[in-house]
Amino acid sequence: MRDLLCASVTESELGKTLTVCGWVAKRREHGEHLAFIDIRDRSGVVQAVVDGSVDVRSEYVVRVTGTVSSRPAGTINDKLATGKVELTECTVEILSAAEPPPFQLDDRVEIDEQVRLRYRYLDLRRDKMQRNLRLRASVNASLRHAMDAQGFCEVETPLLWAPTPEGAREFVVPSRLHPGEFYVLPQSPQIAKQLLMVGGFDRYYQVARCLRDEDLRADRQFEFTQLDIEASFVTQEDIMGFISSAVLDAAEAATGTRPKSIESMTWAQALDLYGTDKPDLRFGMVLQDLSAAFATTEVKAFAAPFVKAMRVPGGAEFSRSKLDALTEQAKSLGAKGLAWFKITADGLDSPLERFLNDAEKRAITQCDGAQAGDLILCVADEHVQACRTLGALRVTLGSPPVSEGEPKYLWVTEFPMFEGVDEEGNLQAAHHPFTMPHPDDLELIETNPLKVRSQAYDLVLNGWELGSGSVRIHRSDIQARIFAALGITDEEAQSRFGFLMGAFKYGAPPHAGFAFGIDRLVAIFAGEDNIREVIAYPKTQSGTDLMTGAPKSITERQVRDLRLKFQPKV
RNA sequence: GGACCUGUGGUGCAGCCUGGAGUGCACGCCGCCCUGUCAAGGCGGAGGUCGCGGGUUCAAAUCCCGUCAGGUCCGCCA
Repeated sequence: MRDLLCASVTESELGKTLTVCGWVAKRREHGEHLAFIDIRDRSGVVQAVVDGSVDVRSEYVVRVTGTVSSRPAGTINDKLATGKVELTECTVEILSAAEPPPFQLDDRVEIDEQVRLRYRYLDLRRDKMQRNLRLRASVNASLRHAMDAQGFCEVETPLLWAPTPEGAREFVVPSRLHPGEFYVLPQSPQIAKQLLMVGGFDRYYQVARCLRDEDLRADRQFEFTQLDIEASFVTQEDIMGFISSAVLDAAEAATGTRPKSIESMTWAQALDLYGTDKPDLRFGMVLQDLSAAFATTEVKAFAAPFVKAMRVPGGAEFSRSKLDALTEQAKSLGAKGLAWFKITADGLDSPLERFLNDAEKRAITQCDGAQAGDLILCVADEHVQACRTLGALRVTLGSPPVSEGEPKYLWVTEFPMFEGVDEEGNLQAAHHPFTMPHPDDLELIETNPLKVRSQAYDLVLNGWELGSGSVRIHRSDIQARIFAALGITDEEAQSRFGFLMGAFKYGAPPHAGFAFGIDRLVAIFAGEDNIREVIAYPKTQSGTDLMTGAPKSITERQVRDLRLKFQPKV
């Protein structure tokens, strides 16, 4: 139907009579005897010259045959890849007429996302969406290639799976053949891939769709895609190596440059220095520890086990209302308050200044090499609370757009095994209950569980958590101790994970794995701070699809077949 | 469950604070003119439930309350 893509109509084709197909991007008529039509396809735009008028409008689908000719002197368009040539003596066949689109497909104005999502099929015609989705395809291809090259076998796992209530809320699918019983859509193929290890597929991977019925965010959709891997007879370092290789390959394919390295730090270091388990290393504002200087303080606001501080360069200019807003944010994060000190040429400017002794003033003034014009923020509290509060303020005050600057990849290792307790007073697994504790901390499981480190690790890019993984427990004695620590009884473990526990009786190899979000990775490569920009048909924040209208009610017949009954809305 | 921001011809905005006739800008659309444009140009024109409902007022796009939709965030996301 066509000879080549629009963008391929270049000087190398001069003199040939060729056919292109595409959409009318723009029409410029000069009376009865001359008209220019820009034809657009996925590759770009080429100009067709028509002698005489032609009845095409924007977004008509046309098939144009013409002779590739040099443009006359003075009419070359440097802004166009095909700007030195044009198609002349054209015949234009209208393949499909089109109504004027509800919004312009050029990028002259930013279109409200609500409108874009309603007419996503038109939005996808835009150059940016074409680039983003093609970028995503090339990232997928290079990830698959990297895993294949490392000896991994791609295996598909079921979307209809058994409920294993734990962690994220699951999407539920009613069974027609077994009324009253349900499948769930997998939050991840976690158990399926561990069973593949028992099954002898010692290096598995999958570009896996995962589904979680949790509230949406800029970096979270109901359904998202992970590169999911699992391998047997490997260490944590092996897994990190496999993933690093795949991610760096993808980065090179996507951006043209291979990142030099992936840094690494422990979870404890990340918390202490950045106040988060997903630090953005593209900027400083590293947290300082002033606990020693305030150990014997008489100032009530600083009477706490830890005093953490952060220097905000140039922050002395902040208005009182901005400082009040930061204080509000700190309180909403659970801190008792926020102390601020403006560093001026004359000393400290702060409501607390007159309560501090000289040593304390010195500690503030010299904090992180402070200079006149800077602001020092302090939070005094328990260690985790103080760090997390300042870490959040650090992001608020310092973080650049997610794709700006040189990307900073980071491995965060040695996550704690447990974090906090649930309503019933049981410990909560920080990663999941199959995570292997750090070998040095096994004795602490029963005595001091919150101090137990795990062999779990996260990959972070520019302050976004890309993914996480762990070495799994393959020994039933250790698994039993972890279930006990989590308050999971034998019966519960049996009913929830019985098939996994059963499988492990028949020779489970030591294994470990990882999974990371491809949507997030591609978004950062694409320079987008929202993953919806790299997903063809995303949902809104309230989980609706503005194009299809989903979710919608189903027919009476379907309700009957499934034998469903609805509770009235309260 | 909660906080904040947004909603005005097809699209993007201004108008709202400080109430006074649907007022304005840009793009698009329709018609006419135009033989080298490419953000084409010139002339003319059509197009509005100011998201929706209620309240205050002589008078509401504007102030107040509620509600719906979209967004950002907190909670949530083993």
